[in-house]
Amino acid sequence: MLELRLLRQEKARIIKGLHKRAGYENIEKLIDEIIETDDERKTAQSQNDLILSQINSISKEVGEFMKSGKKSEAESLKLKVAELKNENKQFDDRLRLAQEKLESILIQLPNVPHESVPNGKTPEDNEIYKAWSGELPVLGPEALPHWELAKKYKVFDMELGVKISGSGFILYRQNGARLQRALINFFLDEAGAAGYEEIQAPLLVNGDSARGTGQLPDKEGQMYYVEKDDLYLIPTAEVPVTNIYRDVILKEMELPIKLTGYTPCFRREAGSYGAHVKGLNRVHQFDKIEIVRIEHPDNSYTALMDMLTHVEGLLQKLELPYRILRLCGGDMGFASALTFDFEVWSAAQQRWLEVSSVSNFETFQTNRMKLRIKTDSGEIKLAHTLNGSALALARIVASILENHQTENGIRLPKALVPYFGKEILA
RNA sequence: GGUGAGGUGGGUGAGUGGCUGAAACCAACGGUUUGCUAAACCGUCGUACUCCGAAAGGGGUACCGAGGGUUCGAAUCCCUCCCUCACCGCCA
Repeated sequence: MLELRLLRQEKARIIKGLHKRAGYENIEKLIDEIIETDDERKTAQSQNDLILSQINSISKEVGEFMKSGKKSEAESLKLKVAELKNENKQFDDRLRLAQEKLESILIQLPNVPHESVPNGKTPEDNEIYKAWSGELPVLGPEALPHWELAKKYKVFDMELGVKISGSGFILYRQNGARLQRALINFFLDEAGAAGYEEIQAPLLVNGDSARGTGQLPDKEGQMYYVEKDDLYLIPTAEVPVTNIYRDVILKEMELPIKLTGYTPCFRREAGSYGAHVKGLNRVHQFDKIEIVRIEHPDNSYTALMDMLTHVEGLLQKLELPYRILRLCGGDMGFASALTFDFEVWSAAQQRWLEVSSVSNFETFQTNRMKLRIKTDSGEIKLAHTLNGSALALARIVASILENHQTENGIRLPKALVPYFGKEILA
C-alpha cells in the first residue's frame, strides 16, 4: 500500500511512476480524491478529538461533584455530556467514512515503479538486462521435450498426478523425486552459505498475512482457500516468511534480515491452458526456495543487486543458459517497485522459461504490515522488503532435463552430483 | 473435541469504576565512577493519529487480545469472537 505521506509530498513523482503501469494512465483524479478524502479525515479527526476532550474534562468534574455531594450540579453536567455526545456523532461518522474510503482507494493502488523501470505494456517490452553471452545448446533431431524425457527416465508422471489430484499436479518418482530433493538441498545450502537464515514456515496462512504481503485483495482468486478454517494455501514462501515481521519495529542494528525458506507453492492458475502450460511449465503445486530480505531504505537497491548475483550464481552452477530481464511497467507485479526476472533456456521447447523473479517492494509491503525501523536517532520509519526465487524447482527440472540430455541419459551439473549421488540420471 | 484458568508496555507483573498511558522489578540505552571487567548510583525508556511551532519542543485524542455494550466516566462491569496455558480425549 502506498504511503499517504508520499502521495502528498511527492505527488508528481508518483503520478509519473504510475503512468508506466497498464491501466493507470489517468490516475491524477484518483490521487486528488485521495488527498481530498485525507483532508476530510483530518478535519473530522480534529473536531472529534476536541469534543472528546471536552467530554473527558466534564466527566472529571462530575466525579468531583459526586464526591462532594453536589448532586444537582453533577446532573446538569451529565446533560451537557449527553449533548456533546450527540454532537460528536456526526464527526465520528465522517471520520469513519473518510477512513474507510481512503483505505478502499489506497488498497487498489499498485506500487510506484522505480525510475529505472522501462515503459511498456507487455512482456515484449521488458528490457534485456543481461543477455546470454554463450552459445545456446543445439540439440539433435532426436532431442525430446522434458515431458517425454520424464517418461523415458522415470522422472515424473502426469497421469498419476491427475488421478490422485487433478490436472496440473505432478507426481515425481524415483529419479525425479531424488532430483527434487537434491535441488532443494543444494539451493538451501547455497542460501545458507550466503548468510540467509533457513526458515520452515506454515504452508497455510491467515488473511492478515495474505494482506500483509499484498496477495489480498489483489490476487484473491489465485490462492487456494480453505473455507472451513479461513486459511489460504501459500502461493510462495514470501508470505509466511515476510510476515514473521508483521507489526514489528526493528532496531537499525538488527538489519539486514536475510531469510530463506523452502516450501511447496500452491497456485490455482485459473484460466491457464494451452501449449505453454504443458509439462512442468505451469503447475498448481511446485517447490520453491525463496530468499527474503528486510533492509534499511538506503540499502535496499544494493541488496537487490546482491540477490541478483546470488541467483545468477545458482544458474551458473547448474550450467544452464539464462538471461536477466528488467520488467517493464506493464509486466511488473502489483506490489513491486522494480523486478528482475531470470529466464532459463528450454532447449527442446525453444523458448525462455521464467525461473526466478527478484523484486524490491520498497515500503509497499511494510506499510501494509507495519514493519518499521527505529533508527539510532529514534526516528521511526518503514523498512524495505525484497524477495526472490532461488529458485523455483519445476521449471529448473524441465530445463535440466532438456538442456543436459545426452544419448545415455541426463547429465547432472557438477554442483548437483554430490546431492544427487550420480553423474548421469538414467 | 471436552473442562478449567488466563490474555496489561521488550520481559516478569501490580492494578476491580474517576487520582492509571498505566506501579514495581528486569532487560535495553545514555551518563557518573573505574587500571580493566563487574558492581553501585543518576537519567531515559510505548505506538498511532492530530493541532500549534522554522525547529527544539509543547497541546489534544485513541489504544491494557479484537469488536460491541452499560456508565457522566471503563484496563477495571456485561456480551460476542480470537488466542494462550493446564488437564482429559484423539493422534503423526
